[in-house]
Amino acid sequence: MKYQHQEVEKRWQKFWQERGTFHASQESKKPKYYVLDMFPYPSGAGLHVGHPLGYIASDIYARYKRHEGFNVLHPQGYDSFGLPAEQYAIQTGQHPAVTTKTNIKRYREQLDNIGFSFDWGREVRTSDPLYYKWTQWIFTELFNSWYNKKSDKAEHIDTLIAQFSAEGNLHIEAVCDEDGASFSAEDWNNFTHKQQQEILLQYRLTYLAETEVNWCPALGTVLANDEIVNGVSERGGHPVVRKKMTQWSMRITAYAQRLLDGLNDIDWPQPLKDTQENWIGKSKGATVEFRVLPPTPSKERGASGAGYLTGGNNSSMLLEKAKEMRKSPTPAESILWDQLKSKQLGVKFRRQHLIDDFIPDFVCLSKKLIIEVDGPIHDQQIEEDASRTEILSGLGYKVIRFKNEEVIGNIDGVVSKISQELKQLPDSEVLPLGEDLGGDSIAVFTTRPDTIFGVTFMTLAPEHELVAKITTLEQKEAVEAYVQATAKRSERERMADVKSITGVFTGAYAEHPFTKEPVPIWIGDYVLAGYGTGAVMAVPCGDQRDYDFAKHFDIPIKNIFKGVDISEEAHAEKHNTYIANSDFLNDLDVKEATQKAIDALEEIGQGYGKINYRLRDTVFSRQRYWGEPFPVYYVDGMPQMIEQQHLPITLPEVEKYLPTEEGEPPLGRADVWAWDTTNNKVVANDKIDHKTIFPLELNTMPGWAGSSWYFFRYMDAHNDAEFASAEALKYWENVDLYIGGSEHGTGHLLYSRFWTKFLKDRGFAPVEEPFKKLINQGMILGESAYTYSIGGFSIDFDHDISKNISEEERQFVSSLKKKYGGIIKNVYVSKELMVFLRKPVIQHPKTEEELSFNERRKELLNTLILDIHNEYSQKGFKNKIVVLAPDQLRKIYKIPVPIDYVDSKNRLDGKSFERWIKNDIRLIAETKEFFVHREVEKMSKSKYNVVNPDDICAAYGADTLRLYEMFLGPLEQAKPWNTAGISGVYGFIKKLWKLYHTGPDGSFYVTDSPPSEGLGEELKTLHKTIKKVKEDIDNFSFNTSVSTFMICVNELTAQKCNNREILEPLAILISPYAPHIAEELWARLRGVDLADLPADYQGISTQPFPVFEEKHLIESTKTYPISFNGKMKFTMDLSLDLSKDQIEEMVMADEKTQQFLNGRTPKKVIVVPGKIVNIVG
RNA sequence: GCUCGGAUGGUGGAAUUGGUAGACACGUUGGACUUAAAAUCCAAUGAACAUUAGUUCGUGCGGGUUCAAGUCCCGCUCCGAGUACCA
Repeated sequence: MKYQHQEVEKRWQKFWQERGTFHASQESKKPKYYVLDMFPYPSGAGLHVGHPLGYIASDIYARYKRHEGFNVLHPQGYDSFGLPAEQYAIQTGQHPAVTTKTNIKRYREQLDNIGFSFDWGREVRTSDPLYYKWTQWIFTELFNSWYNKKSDKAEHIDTLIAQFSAEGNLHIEAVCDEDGASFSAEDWNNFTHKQQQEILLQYRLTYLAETEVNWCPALGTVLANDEIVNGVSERGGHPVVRKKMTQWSMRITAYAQRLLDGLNDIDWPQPLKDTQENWIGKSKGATVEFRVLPPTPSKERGASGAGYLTGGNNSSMLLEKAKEMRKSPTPAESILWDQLKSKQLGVKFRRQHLIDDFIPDFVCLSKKLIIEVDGPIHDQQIEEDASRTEILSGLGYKVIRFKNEEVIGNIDGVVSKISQELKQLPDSEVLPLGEDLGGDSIAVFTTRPDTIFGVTFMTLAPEHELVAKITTLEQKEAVEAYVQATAKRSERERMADVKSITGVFTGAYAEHPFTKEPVPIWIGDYVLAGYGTGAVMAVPCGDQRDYDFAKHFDIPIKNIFKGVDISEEAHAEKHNTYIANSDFLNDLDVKEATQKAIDALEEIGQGYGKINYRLRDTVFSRQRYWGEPFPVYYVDGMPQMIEQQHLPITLPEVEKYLPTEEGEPPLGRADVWAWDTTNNKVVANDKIDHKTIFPLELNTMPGWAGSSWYFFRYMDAHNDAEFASAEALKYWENVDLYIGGSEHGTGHLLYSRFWTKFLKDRGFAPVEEPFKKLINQGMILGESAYTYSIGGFSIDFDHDISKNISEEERQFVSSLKKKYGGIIKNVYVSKELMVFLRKPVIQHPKTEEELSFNERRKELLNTLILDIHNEYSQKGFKNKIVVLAPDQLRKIYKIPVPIDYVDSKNRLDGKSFERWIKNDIRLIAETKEFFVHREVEKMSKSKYNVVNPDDICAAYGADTLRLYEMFLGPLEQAKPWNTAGISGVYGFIKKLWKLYHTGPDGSFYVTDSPPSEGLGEELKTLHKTIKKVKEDIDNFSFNTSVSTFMICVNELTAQKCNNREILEPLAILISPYAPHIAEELWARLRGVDLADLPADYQGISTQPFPVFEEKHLIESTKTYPISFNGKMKFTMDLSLDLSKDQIEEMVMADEKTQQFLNGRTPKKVIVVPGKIVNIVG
């Protein structure tokens, strides 16, 4: 009886599902084990064989663990919010939920075909409101939390508010936005509610902030850093630009250190840990503050003659004076300052602020307005005042003057005059000059504070906020041009062009914190605005980029390393390096110098040790329809959370899934999308009154929101009161084994860890890490086939003779044109021809070889058009026709060919291909066979290289598919799918079946007689298989256990084994890999009625795993390899009881040994009992 | 550039602590059965020389340690993955 895999597999798939065979229960007395596959997004393309490798591996492991007596949780579900469904909705108008549902249905069918032991009772979908209710719930909890650095965990925002109202924010250590103006408890309590909310927003773990985001115009949405690959979007490869937008962000940076530390406690592949470590990017160093020096007065403007207090060239004296003046204002100045300060007139005023070499009383930089209050002294110096006004006007400032009496007597009049003036003045777009000269300092982050004496310049990122302030008039134009040029460059261009060195001098100088020497400040785009402080102290002798920059712009390079040559390149090496030329750091090594430099910086208050992370807060808003809506409405511009008992907030209906004309996200099209705070429900937009009914958030959450916590939901998938019950969370803890691709290293796998830590901090989950052990499965790749198109060609007469041809001939050519459609759309050439055509014509052929190459090339090209010519000449016409042949067409296109039309020898089935492509094409090959080019790459619909698992299951069965995918090679390795090799595994399944069907006509046959003890061959085979298979599964070396099964079945077949005692354990051994056939064999072993399975039938999955018994493998002899000088020559069977000396004696006594020695005496004989004998001659 | 991983027959891949390199398959060749094909079974299969024994060379390249190296050490080449002006 032949094995009928279709019948058998169908029977057991149905049985497992109907009986709910794989339900895991919290009440089980067994130890728990949680096996999980990475959340799939079921796309329309369905499942292909490139995909289920990880599922198969985890299913084998889950089944194995059940045999081992564990209570195994092995659930499955879907990340069902996905971009493809939304894109399909945009094209067709079909609701993404409908598309998703269809896709999932198909996906589920495919999964069922492969016979997975998933616990479908726990299935979840992220797009199900009952699921995303809890995603929204977690979001609101994040909003209601802040990160307390003192307790090093997230806490409820109420604990922060309590501290604010008790003692202000002076003693708070929190991870927050760095805008910490200090306030006291009293201040806090006096703040308006809105002000308080604004401050709290800077502390919340999810917050609304205007951030520079990666905007992808083609997708119409923002992207997180990990969704961008090489400067273009991961999906679709569209360009990405930087754009400022108000977005929800996740304060993942609060967890940077814990995310790093946690890596030590989890069993993940090292490369993946490395990826996360790199992404978090911790670096230790120091923040150093450089004070910006005021500019030296410019001579051309003759400043010395006109100022009040120019005092020679000493600007710092001016500064001192300005400070002094601020401290002791005149009464009039005080009165006016009271009216101007704190943006009371809508703009910011500064007092006694340095402009060029002057200290005007009040300045508004954004409007370029100067207000002077003149005391009695001004009556005597009208001329000087006029000259001063003139110079200031030259700088673009409008100067208005008031007398002391005016201010004191009629302050209201003065103020209204100023505000009128302000209204008329345009907003200044010119770079304000010299703002805050006294107070400005530039903070830099450095990992090498020990090299501080090597600083010869500083570089700011072009986007640095101080650039505009410090640039001098002379450099203004150059700097502005540079800033604009860099802003225009896309991220991609900037990345592509890392070699060219660009930058501009700002004209400003900073003061070295120790030497007090001036350090020129440059801007350059090699400094990134997003990392550290966006500014660096440049140490050209120690950093190659600084070195190159200095060389390029002729900036001096100071060597501060002892005995190191820096004439060619910078010395970045830390090892064995000693500092020189550096005052108090001289002769110290890097480590000592670093510490000492930090100490010194702290002492003078210009720096401190600091740890910096590369990790950024992640943007959490997407301008899409198909995602979780935020449970957020806006009151007075401030976000408010909808109370948790009213969740979920479900997606509204829209007529189109595109952004609105105004550029709002698709939810902007919804008519019913406002929050009624009285009735706590979503109501129509036209009811919005901003009193009780408010607008709802229009963005939706990103794809990773739902997938960051789904592993908890499986533990208690149907709980409507909590995301999962405390008991379930406590029982299942975390995922014991997680199998998935490595491409999620900086996305899903990081966010999941972040959310888990957060949930733990707040007491919602008991574990710190979501996935204890993780394995990356490699992908099974497709072998695409390509042909080359060299475009089309057209037919016409040669121009010169076209007038003198007969009507008959003309008609024939036009009939040719008609026949070929005038133009043959595409000519496809075979692989070897392509290789040949790609080579260029040799311009001046000299050798015979080169001549024949050109000839042959020409000939080949001619064959492309020969049949047209033939047809033409057969008619007997003598004229030439011109075929615009591919010779003129330089472009070559690579065209994917469906792999179904290509055979194993890479030959194309031309007829099927032509039929499929539909266009008028022509295939041209050198020989009769048309060869295609093969490439190994990811399976994808567009490359027509998808192999469908359903087809494999239909042809060979699911068991064969499972075994074969495992047999292909190590789990972690990517490998191409090659259907040819499947026959070996298929043959194995058939042999396995035969082993149990040795009765007449291949009927089922086993004997209950015990296996022959004396020989013990069968038991030996069985037990060595048990041992090896168990080891292999424990090491996730599934490929080798498949070969072990093959060896086992081959041996047992040779032994003509049909003992129940052997065949029963064998079925259990194989059942994780090939569950259908194993279950069938098991049922037959038990004599079960297959047509009507008894209600109490205990499937094979309930059976304990066979126990390995050493006694069956004990050998009395060993086949020793006898080697001479390390090379094995022959073998000898010797008893294992022999001692070292006895073995040596017996080996030396052997005839063969003497034959090899050929009379010589060996120098030495190495004997390792049980292993090897080596004779050294 | 940096970090990590890898390189073994015609192919996918085995090889435990350094101890018989190439398990198990695919493919190929030859054979059996068959009218034929499919299916199945048997044999050979790292390379070269010799075809009886056997000899020599063989795990990317060059060195080294060792009685013994695919495995350990040093230097290099190539391939793959991640990351990229991270101060």
